[in-house]
Amino acid sequence: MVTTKGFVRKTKQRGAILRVLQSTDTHPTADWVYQEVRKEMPNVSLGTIYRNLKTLVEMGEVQELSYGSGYTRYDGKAHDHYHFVCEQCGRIEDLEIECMAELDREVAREIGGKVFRHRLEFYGTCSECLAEVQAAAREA
Amino acid sequence: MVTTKGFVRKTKQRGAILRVLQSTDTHPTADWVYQEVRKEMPNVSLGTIYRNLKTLVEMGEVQELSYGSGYTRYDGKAHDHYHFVCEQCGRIEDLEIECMAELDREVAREIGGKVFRHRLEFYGTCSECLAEVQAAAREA
DNA sequence: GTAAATGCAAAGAATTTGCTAGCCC
DNA sequence: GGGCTAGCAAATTCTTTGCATTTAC
Repeated sequence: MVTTKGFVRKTKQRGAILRVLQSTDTHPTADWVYQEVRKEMPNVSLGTIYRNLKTLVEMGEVQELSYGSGYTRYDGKAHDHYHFVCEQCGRIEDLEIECMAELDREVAREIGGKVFRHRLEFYGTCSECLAEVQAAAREA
Repeated sequence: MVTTKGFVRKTKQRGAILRVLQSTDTHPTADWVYQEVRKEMPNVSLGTIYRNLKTLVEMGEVQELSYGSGYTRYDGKAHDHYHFVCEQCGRIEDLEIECMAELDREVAREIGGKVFRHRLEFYGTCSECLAEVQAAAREA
């Protein structure tokens, strides 16, 4: 877990967690990952899930998405990409917009420090929820 | 607290909370706000702080910044702006980059829904922490 | 006067941590 | 074999909530 000294060992548990994360695009919570991993490894503990998620984030294999005061969510896609969050249903979608790496340099210049990455999220109403709202409006 | 029906009353507590938030640019946590408000109003309760922060966020007077698995932070600046987060010391700085409103439209087109706003955060090392790291490197 | 907001305290929920045993390198 | 990890459970920590009382309008 400490990456500066010592080394990180490969374990079945961490492998399973990463596999689960990479096989979905639903941006799951720690608990969802726990339930999934438990299917093939009934004895895993939630503590292990949390510890490994933290390690994976530190290793850069996984992105952490804290959204509001709810749960923390995780994203197994390592490449840079942005997200859209539907405020009605809570769904998180990946976006195709290309990463604006030049912004990092601009910000680095402004603050006089280093910038390693950025995170960009859009908030609104997804197409499905929009349809529901419009249907409800027509009825009224 | 419910903004759709009923009405929101003006209270000393909420006024104090908003004043505290607007008089700092440190993006404080709920607990910091609590400590500050308590200086002029020793009987406020943490519950009131949380309830009012939520109300202020709903009213759009305050921004909520959830960062990592730590505390939720609040920003009393209502106008759109972006943030830089130092991963060494945790400090959050406001940035001067202009808001890219056209991105919202682009994303709305991509997902077929509505986009109300976005949030953009940069992560890295601030100038002060960078200086410390470099000083340490020189010594070694 | 009445509904909304506060204070207080207790409950809740997510995440972390201490410890012993086990597994990876 | 040594030390990182897992498992288990207790502990922490941040946040929310119930209820009686107070307060704003």
